[in-house]
Amino acid sequence: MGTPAEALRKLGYPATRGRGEILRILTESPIPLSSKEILDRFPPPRPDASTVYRNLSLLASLGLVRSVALHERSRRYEVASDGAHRHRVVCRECGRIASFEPRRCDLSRFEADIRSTLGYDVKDHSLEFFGACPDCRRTENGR
Amino acid sequence: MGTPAEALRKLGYPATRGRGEILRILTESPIPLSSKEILDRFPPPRPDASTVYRNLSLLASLGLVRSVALHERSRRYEVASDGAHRHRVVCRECGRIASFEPRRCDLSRFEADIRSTLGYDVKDHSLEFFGACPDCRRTENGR
DNA sequence: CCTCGTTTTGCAAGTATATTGCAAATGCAA
DNA sequence: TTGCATTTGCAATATACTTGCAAAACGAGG
Repeated sequence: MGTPAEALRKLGYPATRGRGEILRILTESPIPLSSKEILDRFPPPRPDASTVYRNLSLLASLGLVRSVALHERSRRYEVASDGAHRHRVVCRECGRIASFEPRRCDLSRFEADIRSTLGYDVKDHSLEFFGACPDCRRTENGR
Repeated sequence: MGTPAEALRKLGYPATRGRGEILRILTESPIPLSSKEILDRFPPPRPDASTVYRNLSLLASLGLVRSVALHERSRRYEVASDGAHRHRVVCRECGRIASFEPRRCDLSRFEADIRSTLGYDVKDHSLEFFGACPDCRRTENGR
């Protein structure tokens, strides 16, 4: 693999500043970010929000980033680095998100079932957990 | 368990027509519905959209319905019936959604890992698959 | 290094989804 | 049936995202 800029140019798209920054920002974040959060981390001069949206769509369609659906109003994005695959845990109280790489993520049994019963060819999945983060557990249990 | 109306009254909330219809509509649907889809299925007179949103929030906070996060712009909802637990498969091409009840859904290994490494107390999870539905597979493969 | 055609960006306007305040209508216990 | 708390409809507002268009940036070729 190469730098993000190389990856983009190889695919025939100019590596503009905005695209590079989005990839850098997402790479540096341990959790997926919303477009607003991405914008807030942009070093000045900040691009317009529409530019960020357009670039996120492009990068997603090229497979360089991936959108993550948590139970929120806005979408979040993370880098889709080479096979690495992540799951999320979201705190139902405070919304805190943690992201982790599964030790081994074998859902092939599900995928085989789905193919035979529903006929879908599964290419990807998304697994999120919801519960209480350490801080909120402490508060609500009273200990 | 009892009727939805009883469940609501037991929790101290009036069982209004809107609430009853929402629960009925969601119960009858094999896949989770958006607020707009719910509204469209309402027998006249249709309530205002804000009423549907308010009731969905209430029902969700009471645990009678549950929101499902697919990679879309709007939220979807399904009934949270007594332990029954569903997963979804979404077609990346046409958006078609299928829902199924897992034969056995053992993600306790994940949950134990999460508790020990991240400290979250997991109460729930959400697993979605993405791929190509039978129709779109046929079209894109050319056979 | 400069020129030129293509692609992207900023800006403004537009759309979809969701939330909120308030007065009128409804639910339901007595 | 009455009375009071709760909910509903309506209108306004907020938020997330999309789109059209002219100006600016990109980068290939000279």
